Amino acid sequence: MSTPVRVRFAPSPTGFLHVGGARTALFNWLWARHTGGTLVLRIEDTDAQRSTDEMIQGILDGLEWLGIDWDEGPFHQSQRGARHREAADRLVESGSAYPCFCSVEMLAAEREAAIARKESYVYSGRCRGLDPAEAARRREGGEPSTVRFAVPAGETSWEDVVHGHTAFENRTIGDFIILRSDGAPIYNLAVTVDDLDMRITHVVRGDDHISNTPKQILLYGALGVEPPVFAHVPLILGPDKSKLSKRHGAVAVTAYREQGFLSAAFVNFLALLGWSPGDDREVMTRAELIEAFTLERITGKSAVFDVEKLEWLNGQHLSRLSGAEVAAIAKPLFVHARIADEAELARRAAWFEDLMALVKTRSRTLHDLVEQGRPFFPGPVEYQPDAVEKFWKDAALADSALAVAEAYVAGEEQWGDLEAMEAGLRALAEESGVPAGKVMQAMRVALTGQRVSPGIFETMTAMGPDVVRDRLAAARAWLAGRAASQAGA
RNA sequence: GGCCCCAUCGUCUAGUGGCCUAGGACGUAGCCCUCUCAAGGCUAAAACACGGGUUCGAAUCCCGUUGGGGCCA
Repeated sequence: MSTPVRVRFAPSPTGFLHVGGARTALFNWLWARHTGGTLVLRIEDTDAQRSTDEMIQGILDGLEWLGIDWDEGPFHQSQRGARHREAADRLVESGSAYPCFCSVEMLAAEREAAIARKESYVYSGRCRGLDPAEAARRREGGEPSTVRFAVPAGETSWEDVVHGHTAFENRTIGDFIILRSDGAPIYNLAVTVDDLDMRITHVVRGDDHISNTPKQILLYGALGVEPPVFAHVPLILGPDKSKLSKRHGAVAVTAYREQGFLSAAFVNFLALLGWSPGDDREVMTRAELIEAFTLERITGKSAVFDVEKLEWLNGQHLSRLSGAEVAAIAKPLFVHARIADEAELARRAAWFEDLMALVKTRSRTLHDLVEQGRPFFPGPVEYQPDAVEKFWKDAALADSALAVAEAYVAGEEQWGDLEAMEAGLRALAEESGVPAGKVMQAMRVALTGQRVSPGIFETMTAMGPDVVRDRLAAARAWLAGRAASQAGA
């Protein structure tokens, strides 16, 4: 290994970290951590008026949720204007750049003429031939001017880690502006100077920057430095295959936190979008991703964001966590949903952990955890219509099943021994002539109000005899009322 | 419109000239397990965009077409 890896993530402060930016950040982070290198965070806030602290904070919140940390920065591009202008001056002195006095009107006319000729427009280079002394005089005289880079003839190319050999003919580029008439640096100059000053070795960024790359390489050359290695990662697409954006719904990564996704699962999912470890592994921890990640294995093809796969991955990550780990994550959600308060959850901590262990395998998001866990807390149960329809369709039959259940509960002495409980209930059901399955299903609705729950004996054990008795009684009362109204109708 | 990128199941991907009657995963369908639903196990349907080359041999290399996307305008 020669020089240590230095990469950067350079978002513009848009108020939130979007999915595409998150993946770019992730790839940079993974590469830095994989190589033991350095990740620099740089805020590209050249659009100073829109770069408020809140806008920047939104980006940082997203990175924090993903667990992406950085080693240097955040640096602010807006504060580096002096460095950018200095570089521009140097380029003018060395003859690589020149002042341009062309007015907006003149340029518009050039452009229209080009369009009329059905040619692509590039700046004609009219001011390139100006005598430097005269140009200096005009500038001092207060004539407005920009600074343009003098693009040499030829071709600019690089070996992109993702795309391989990539080349642009210089004549398609045209002498581009590097300094606005107000002295503000243009993006390509700022980026190049910053990356150079920060000694970035690998530029890992979105595909949408490919067309900026030859300009930056030209700038590196004129500034007398070797350009870094470039890796242009393909974009993330919406289901309609266009660049993922607001109209596809949630683009801010924190929206996925709100939707009940685990940070580790989201990171795993993002990593698999445009990258794969090369074997069949899919469910991977952060540590495994760091270990396996290389830039060479990034695909050149853009990927569609598939929420269903994200949900599956989240379920996988959830299942792999212990009850205690899930409990720690789920606790605030139960409090927020007003199912229980902090004190109660603290008092019943072991019980809550067992409960989370019970519901985690049938949950995909954290919200599923809440909905499945809800009935295990004391209080009235709401009978879901679909559950009633499926298991209590005939009120009289349901009631007789619940009568068996009540008799069983009254006589059960081996509470907590799942096998013994099941044996007991089956024996009693057979005596009563009601199929055991019917009893269990009717009980499920009585106890949870839902058609889906953990095994009925686990459910009973988690609830405890008192809650179970109360709920069976309440259910029979409810069914009696329903039977009466059914008879009336 | 110009320039550039991309092209394997619906989706994410493996595949770097013979191991490919193209592998895995999500999703879908079916079966098993079963007190429900998941999880888990098994099975199925499902792809190399098209046309030319190069080669003994092409998903893999080259050219073109088509399609998708990005940037600039």
